[in-house]
Amino acid sequence: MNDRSSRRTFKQRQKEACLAVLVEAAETVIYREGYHQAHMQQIAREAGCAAGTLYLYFKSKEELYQAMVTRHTEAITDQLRVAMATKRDPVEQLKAKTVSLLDYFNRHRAYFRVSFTEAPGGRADIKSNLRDRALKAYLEFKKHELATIKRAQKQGLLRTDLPAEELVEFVHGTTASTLARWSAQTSPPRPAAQLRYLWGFLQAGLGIRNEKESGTRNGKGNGHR
Amino acid sequence: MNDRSSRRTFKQRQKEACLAVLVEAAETVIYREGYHQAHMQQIAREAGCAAGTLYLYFKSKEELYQAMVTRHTEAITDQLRVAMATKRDPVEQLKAKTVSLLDYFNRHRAYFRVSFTEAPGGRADIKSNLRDRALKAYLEFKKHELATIKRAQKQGLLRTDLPAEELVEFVHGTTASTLARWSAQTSPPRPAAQLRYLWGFLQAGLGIRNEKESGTRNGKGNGHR
Amino acid sequence: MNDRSSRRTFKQRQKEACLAVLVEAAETVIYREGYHQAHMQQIAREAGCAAGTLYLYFKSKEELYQAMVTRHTEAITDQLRVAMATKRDPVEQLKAKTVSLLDYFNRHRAYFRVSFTEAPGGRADIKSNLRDRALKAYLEFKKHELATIKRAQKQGLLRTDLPAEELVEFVHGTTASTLARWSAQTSPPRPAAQLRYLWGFLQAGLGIRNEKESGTRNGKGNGHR
Amino acid sequence: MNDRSSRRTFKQRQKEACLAVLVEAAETVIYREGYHQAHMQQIAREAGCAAGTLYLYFKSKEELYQAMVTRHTEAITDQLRVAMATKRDPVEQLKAKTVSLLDYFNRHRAYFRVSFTEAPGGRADIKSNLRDRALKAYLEFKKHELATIKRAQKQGLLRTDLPAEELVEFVHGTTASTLARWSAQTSPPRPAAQLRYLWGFLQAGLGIRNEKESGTRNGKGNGHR
DNA sequence: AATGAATGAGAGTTCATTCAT
DNA sequence: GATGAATGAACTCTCATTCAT
Repeated sequence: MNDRSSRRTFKQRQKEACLAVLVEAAETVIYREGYHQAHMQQIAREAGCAAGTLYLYFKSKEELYQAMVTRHTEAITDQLRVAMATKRDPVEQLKAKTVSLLDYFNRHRAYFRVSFTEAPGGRADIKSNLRDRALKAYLEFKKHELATIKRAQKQGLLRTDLPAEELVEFVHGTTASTLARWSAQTSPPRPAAQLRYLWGFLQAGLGIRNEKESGTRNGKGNGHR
Repeated sequence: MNDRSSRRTFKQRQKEACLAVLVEAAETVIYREGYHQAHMQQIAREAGCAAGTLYLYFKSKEELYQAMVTRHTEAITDQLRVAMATKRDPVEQLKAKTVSLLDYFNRHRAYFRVSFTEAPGGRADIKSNLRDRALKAYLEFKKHELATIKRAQKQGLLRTDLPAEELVEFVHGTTASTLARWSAQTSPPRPAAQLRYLWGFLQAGLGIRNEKESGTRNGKGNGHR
Repeated sequence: MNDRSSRRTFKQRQKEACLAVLVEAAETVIYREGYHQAHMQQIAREAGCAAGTLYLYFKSKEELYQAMVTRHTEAITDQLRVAMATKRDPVEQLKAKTVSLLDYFNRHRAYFRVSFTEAPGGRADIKSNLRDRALKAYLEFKKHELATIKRAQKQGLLRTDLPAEELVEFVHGTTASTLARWSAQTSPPRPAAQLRYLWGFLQAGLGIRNEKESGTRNGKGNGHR
Repeated sequence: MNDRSSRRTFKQRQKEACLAVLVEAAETVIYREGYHQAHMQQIAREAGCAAGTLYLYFKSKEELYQAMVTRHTEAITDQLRVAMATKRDPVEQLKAKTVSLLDYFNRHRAYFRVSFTEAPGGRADIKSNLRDRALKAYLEFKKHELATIKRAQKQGLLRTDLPAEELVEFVHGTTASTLARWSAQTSPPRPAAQLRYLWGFLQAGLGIRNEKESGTRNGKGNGHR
């Protein structure tokens, strides 16, 4: 039994490694060509295998695309959760999340651009493009963020004239649209400017009061004058 | 001569009517199926004509799509310009523009959804999807809006810590992303809620000072606590 | 009756004029574009009428093409017959025919090129491309030429080791191939050289003896040295 | 290594066999229907494969056609060169070439008919229809033939009143036109008659002096000096 | 008679998917 | 398990022909 289970584990790992290679190849090609212009032959060539091999691991092109989305969604939510865990103050958690997301964004612009513009089904919002595990991961993270926002509202750190649910939507919508814009530009703002920009608007939209303690605040009084 | 010119006008109108019918048919089908799944045959059937007829009016599928984009872009900018002209105060102009845009949006959700997600070239931002007349109309309107924002800044009605150019980008980005989100939802907010929502965030992001009547102002004694 | 018949004659002439215009337009376009790339719309535009009008005069594109072939075939055979009638000696008749044909060729290269390379049915030899009146005109002329050759043979002016029928075929084949070649060249030989060249080979192939009497002979003794 | 190279050879051969099958199928259908009426579907059916398969081997219909032309051009020039190499006397070489060409012609009438009448580009002369390898093979062979003719002229076996270049053109033009004519006839002359006929005229045109056995000379001495 | 917008069958070509090896 | 040649349905676009005006 020990023998069997360790062998299975090895095979599992092997399979996972294969999946990762194929998904990365797909991402590379789709980033370069766009979803519809990315052909299975090209993806296979990029991955160093035959076209038929792709179908041993994925039922269809669409499923290969979903695997790519799932992989990123899980990676993102994992990373953001970790980032939020480094802070106690809910507003700082939200900011840390934003920092971390921008970090991910800058390392994976390929993905953002494609997911915002070339989704095979053709949906514009985040949620509609997610399936199964990706959707689950996304919704769980959103719940987590909602709780954080509610906590912040209770502590009087955020505007309360809108329900927390709507604020979460605002954060995601604004963030998504901003990243979509940047992902499509040939030269988006540099990371430092990105944070100032995005967090500035989130701050404003969420009605975040003066962060007296913040070291990244860019002026006394508040952001807008 | 009178005779000739009136006859030409009739023909022109007839042709324009045809174009409108075909573009509307294209919009209907593309909305239902997405750009890549919308076939010329289906569009023709929807329009009540043969597939070949489409090619009497448009050189290619892409051009048919661009005609649809141009038509809407010009209609939108015309309508927004009119709406802005009804007010004198720059902030009120911006608000009137938002109201008018939401009005257009609710009457043409098809277009927004498609243009945000299915553009044949696959670009995420507004500008990259526009060609020729559409691009010209869009840029001219943006210039107009930029002037309005600069005027508002001079009058101390908006934040001045960011250049007007960036504020315009913010307004367009936030608006686009919000509309993109709503256009993809099966049941987006009702018009009344839409305005409160979108204008609320624009107001916050632009750092608009107390409007006399506003209950959502973020200054002291303000909406969020 | 006088009244009626004169009116009919006028109408007939009108119709013939129309046919001529349309055939000429077809020739122009087909020469420029080739048969398959010449579209009925273009031909109509060239003729200054609508596409539908072509079908009032010709049942199909193929028939329009045949009309063009017929027109030229009749014009050529008429002209050649006249040219031959100016001489009494059979060899001189054959030479006069060649001169006249080259004259026609140089005034209508369009037609030769097309008829040799773009015939809709795709036949290489002269006869296969002719229908009805054109075929009749061609065969009649050939019969006339055959008689001339036979006469020349009887007078001992031509080789007699091959039957006259084969010599006619040789003359037509060599002439056709030569004109086909020249019609396809951007710069074929000048008329003077053409005659020397083509007649030179016909002379040789037909086994024409020294033309002591010929006034067009270009050297004493004979053509080749 | 032995293993590898033999396997590659096998694959190469397999591919070449496929190409040959497809080209032959194309030839069959094009011969039957003509180039423009020969559809890729029919060619595929003739070859016993799917339409898409053709595109694994040829980029387009035009390229498939060119492959057919190249294949024949190379086969012809190879065969003719071999035939010429069997003789030492230049005139006999030219005659052997003609014999060999007629042999090829009778085994591949399909090709001649099509190439003379249905070339996609629509040119009448040989050269204009050749691309790349085919053109190269043709030009090289022509150079070879030119040398042969020059040699014959030096030995006083051919007329010298025309430059060798023009004589080559005459040979090719006359041969091409003759084969074009025969290829289009339902019952062309039998091989024996073909040679007598074609060589007879070439002989005359080239001013070939009495061959000892020749019965086709038409006069004592001869026509040209 | 003349028009020319409309037709629609059918062309060449593509590419996700399959399956014999 | 891996292959990649083969598939064939489905695409966009063309153009000779028709027919209501």
